[in-house]
Amino acid sequence: MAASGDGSVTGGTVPLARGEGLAAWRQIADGLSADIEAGRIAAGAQLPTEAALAARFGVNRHTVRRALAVLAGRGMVRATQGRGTFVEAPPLAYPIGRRTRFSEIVSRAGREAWGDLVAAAAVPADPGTAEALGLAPGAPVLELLTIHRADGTPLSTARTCLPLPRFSGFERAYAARGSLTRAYAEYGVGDYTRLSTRIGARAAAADEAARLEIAPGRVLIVLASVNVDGAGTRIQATRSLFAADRVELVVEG
Amino acid sequence: MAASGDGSVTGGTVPLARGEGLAAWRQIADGLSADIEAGRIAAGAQLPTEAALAARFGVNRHTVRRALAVLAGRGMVRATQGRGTFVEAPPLAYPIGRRTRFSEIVSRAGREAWGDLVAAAAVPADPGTAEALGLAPGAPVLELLTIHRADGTPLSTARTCLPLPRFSGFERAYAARGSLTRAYAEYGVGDYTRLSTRIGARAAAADEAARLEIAPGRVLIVLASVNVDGAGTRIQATRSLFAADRVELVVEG
DNA sequence: CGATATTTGTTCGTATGTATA
DNA sequence: TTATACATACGAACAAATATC
Repeated sequence: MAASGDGSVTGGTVPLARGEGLAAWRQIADGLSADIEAGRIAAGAQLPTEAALAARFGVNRHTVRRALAVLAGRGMVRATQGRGTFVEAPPLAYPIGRRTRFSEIVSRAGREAWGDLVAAAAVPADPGTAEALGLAPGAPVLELLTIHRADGTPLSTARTCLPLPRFSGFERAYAARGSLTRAYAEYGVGDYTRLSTRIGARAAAADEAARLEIAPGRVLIVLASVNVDGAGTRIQATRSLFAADRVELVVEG
Repeated sequence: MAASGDGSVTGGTVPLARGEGLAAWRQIADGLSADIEAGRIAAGAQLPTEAALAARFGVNRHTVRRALAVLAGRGMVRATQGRGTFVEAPPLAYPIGRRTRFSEIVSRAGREAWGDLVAAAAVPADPGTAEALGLAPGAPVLELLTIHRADGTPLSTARTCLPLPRFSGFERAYAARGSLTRAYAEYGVGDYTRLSTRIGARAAAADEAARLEIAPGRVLIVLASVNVDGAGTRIQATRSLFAADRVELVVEG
């Protein structure tokens, strides 16, 4: 049982206008969309099941599914097989400036931050990374592949390169601490600041989408940045991919 | 079959690996992609015809088309019926900071900047705009719809709101000058700076895609900003849509 | 742990209205 | 007018993932 606990969810009241040139799926999508944006359905809440919505609106389940697909396409809801359909949180405002700290930003928003280490390897620096870090092309760097979550939901995935041998073993520190800031502390880097930031956007490839738990083809914000330590030495080149549905960047003056 | 690999365009030499789990179209796409990114095929250059590429790789033209579709999907090439397939220009680096001037940025990149006025109207401010400009909701503002081009190619389209009556008639100044900076000069605004900037990304709707001359669904960078005049008064709220294929934002420190 | 119910995902098929050639 | 294509909507069944007991 359970399900549909929030009984009247869609405002209930408004019947569908059939045969007036407005498709049923569109009316349902607009109605749910308005309910979500007005906060009548809270972020994180579960929508009634497709069957329940179909019954409520007096349409076939297909019609409801079409409406939900529209909302999912806008990133407003997320459906999981076997679980249900849930309202996504509004985009998190993510300040980018000299001192950008994922964990600080997320916890200040009242959500729990954690970074997962997906893979780590010592590799020769590709030309772009080498230039960003001021190294000779092919110099050894530690490449980390990470996923950054707020309350368990992936906000971004990043590929970070650190110069070797200075940061050898860093991946273990990161895996244990779940935060760059805390891992840096183990390496004597008490402070680090952003040197440069480039921002682009594109559609997600299959593997990227999988890491971010979004549908392939949904849009990503691509953020390439270089960080320096307190002494001004370049210590980190990162390319972060943000799920554009879940994050909004804010440029600090 | 096979023996396909003498092609010169793709760095030559590498023949297709058939039957090894890597689809032919993917190998062709990857090869062309690498050639373009490495500059072995220059921006603006015309690719060989689909038929020529098919012959070179020893595959059917359909296979080449599939590979080219991938590149077009990434915005790396643009195919025009009857003309051919051309390599797109790399994204223009667009600095965003306190003093961001479209015309300066574009002309410094050696390209000709111009802004077209699409529409203008005096309207009551919607809540978001009113808050951004520090006005009462519903206060009169001048809404401008513009398209900004570099060498004729649209880079962005913007919806700009200016408070009335201070800027009444501004649309004529803008249409004549083709630049915000120059139009402001007529209104005694010698200097203006950016107060805040928010950055998101999403897919383009049909009308937006048409204004930017891109395919619907291609990705946009959405930039919402507020500008102030020399005295610190908020004078402009703008929502710019950049074609993500053509622009890369650079955050100035 | 296994068995069962719930819920979304997928694929058939069918019928109808609407816009276009 | 007819013919065609397309979007819309409904129905039934099954598959796959998840939750619960």
